[in-house]
Amino acid sequence: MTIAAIAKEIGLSVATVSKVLNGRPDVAAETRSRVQELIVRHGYRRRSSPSSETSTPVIDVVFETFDSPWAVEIVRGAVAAAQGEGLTVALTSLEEGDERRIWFDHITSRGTRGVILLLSQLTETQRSELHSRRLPFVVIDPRGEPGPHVSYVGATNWAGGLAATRHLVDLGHKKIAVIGGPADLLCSRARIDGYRAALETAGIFLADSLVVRGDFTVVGGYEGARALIARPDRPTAIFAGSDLQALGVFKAAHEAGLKVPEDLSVVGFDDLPIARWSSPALTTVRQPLAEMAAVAVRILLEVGEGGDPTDRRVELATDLVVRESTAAPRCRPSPGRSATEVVSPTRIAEPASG
Amino acid sequence: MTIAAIAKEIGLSVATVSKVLNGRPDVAAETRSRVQELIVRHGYRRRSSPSSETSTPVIDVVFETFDSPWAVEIVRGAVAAAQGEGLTVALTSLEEGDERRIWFDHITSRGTRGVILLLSQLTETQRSELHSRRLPFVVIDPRGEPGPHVSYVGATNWAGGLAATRHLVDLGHKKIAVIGGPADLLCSRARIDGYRAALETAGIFLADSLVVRGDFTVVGGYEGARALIARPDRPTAIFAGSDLQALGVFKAAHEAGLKVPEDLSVVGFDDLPIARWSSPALTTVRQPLAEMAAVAVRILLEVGEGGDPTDRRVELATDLVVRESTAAPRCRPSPGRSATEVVSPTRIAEPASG
DNA sequence: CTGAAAGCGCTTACAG
DNA sequence: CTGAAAGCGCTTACAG
Repeated sequence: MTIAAIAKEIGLSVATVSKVLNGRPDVAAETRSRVQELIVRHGYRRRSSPSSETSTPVIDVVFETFDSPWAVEIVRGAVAAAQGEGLTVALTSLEEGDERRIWFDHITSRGTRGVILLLSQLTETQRSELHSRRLPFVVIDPRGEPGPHVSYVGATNWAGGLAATRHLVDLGHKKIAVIGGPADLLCSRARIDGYRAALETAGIFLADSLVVRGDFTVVGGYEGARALIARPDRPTAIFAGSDLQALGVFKAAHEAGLKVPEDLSVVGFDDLPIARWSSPALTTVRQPLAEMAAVAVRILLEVGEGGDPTDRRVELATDLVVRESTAAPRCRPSPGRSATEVVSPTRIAEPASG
Repeated sequence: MTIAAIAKEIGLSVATVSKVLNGRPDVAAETRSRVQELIVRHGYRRRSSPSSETSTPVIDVVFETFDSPWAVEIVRGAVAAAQGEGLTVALTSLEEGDERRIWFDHITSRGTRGVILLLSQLTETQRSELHSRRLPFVVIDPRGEPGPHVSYVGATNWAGGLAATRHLVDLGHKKIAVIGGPADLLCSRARIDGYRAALETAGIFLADSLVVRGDFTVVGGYEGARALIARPDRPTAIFAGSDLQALGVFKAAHEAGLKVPEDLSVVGFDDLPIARWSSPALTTVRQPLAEMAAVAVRILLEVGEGGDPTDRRVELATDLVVRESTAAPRCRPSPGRSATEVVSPTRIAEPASG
């Protein structure tokens, strides 16, 4: 696609098309939009020279916030995977107010090879623009139900929630609470459903009041736990929904004078680096964040080389990692089990350093 | 700088220079090297079109490892600052084995506006190449003594080490240990020197055996603390050198059955997000990592616009943030002080969320 | 191994 | 508001 080809197709001069591309004001509004439409449809990109790109190719990672170690782990994985393929990772944060409209132009102007979106909810327009420009993109942990033609990468959140809760059930807990994440997050809902399924399977009554809503941050976990701990029939175990929320639960327990795991068992979700180093070390569900990013990079490359851009959906397996934050409830002893033993579904080897 | 200008200066045709740039084989070795020399000296970059770059400009952040939240905070700050200026941040990790030689070519080929190096130690060659290509660069927390013409951004590490240690002295501690970082890190050495200065000022004997070497990771802090705790005359307070090392100290204390701060006071350095959320919350020295990154971005832009590229050296102020991990030693009570009060040098307001 | 010439993709001052 | 024409920075097939 060259400017000349577009000009010919639309019956205009090369000069006029060039003006539209460069945002000059002296073009009739109608002409401009007709040209723009063609540009988008053909996925036109400025050819800096006859030969194909000499510069290092770039893929973009677009995230809403860098606050959480969750995003950090994904970015780290993406950098590692991309670098292995000779690609550079460019970062775009949606935190800054009005960037929501701008990132798209920036990315497309840079001649990106593909876009990885974290937790994002694409508008219909953005989706079709990405498609029409032939720009490969993948969503990691989509915010809402992804459209039918959107590739995404996630983890087995439901199975993870199930494993976490079953672990608590197996230890003998009956009053097990959960602190969920944002309601619109697919992965958050799946974890809670896993929790529900585990309780139902165990024949434990599912009290709605034991399901608390958080936001996946430490503060969210802290506040959720405070509410739960204040209840007269306070739970003996909390599935915290995320590692950050688990840290908040630790904090609330600490303040209330409750010892973990003696007075309160806590399970996280993610297995961030902190999980191993909190005191006590956190029992959690490991999500292979770096691998998820690597898979996303691979999808981008495959699609870039002509693979089918639609319907690539991957969920990577989660594993329960048992550390020190879970134990049998105090009043009802259950068969002893070493606190650092790794149980189902998978046995995880824990390297000493991190 | 255009191909034509170079050709004229060296007395060759435009075609020949073009061939060198594109790595064609049909050029005499001597001709090639003469041209290459000029290219480097003039910092030639392919102009993709008559008008200056239409695509979103990029700055590069090059780091050794993304493991530590320290690097993450800097990257986050750089993304925020860069985006405010309409720039995109590209990430290059030096973790991957042989990338050390490659990153340089990648970066320069991409037409970067500037490079931010974290903790890096540039070789003399790299330094002069960056200079000769007119590529602005800044080092954040340089590994060794930076050369005389290298811009860098850091924090007042010495003052921070001093404030941390004086805080412990003020609480009544006499046996204060320190866990340092890697010996070749300027910032690490400055922190330990600040510690020494505080003890000397207080007239406390400086036992060399209380100075332990770490590596700024959780494991380093854990091992250092284990060694210190095992001593017959174990210290009543540890200045952990970094927040991550402080978490390791917490862990070691927890395992040894020591309570923080009752049995052992701990001070960190960095004020990473975890510091507020550990149990107990960590007293630490705040380093303004995001601002450091913002300053680095600003330097890059100023130099890019013709500012003097040399001798820009900035050290931003650190602040002691007192939380719950420090208290007077058990045996020797000292004047009471609220554990969450913020003391010298600066009073810090602590927002509730994070 | 070198370079004159043709050509490509693009932009812009300017005439209409 | 449009486009013919000049021009820019670059590459490449080809003659020497």
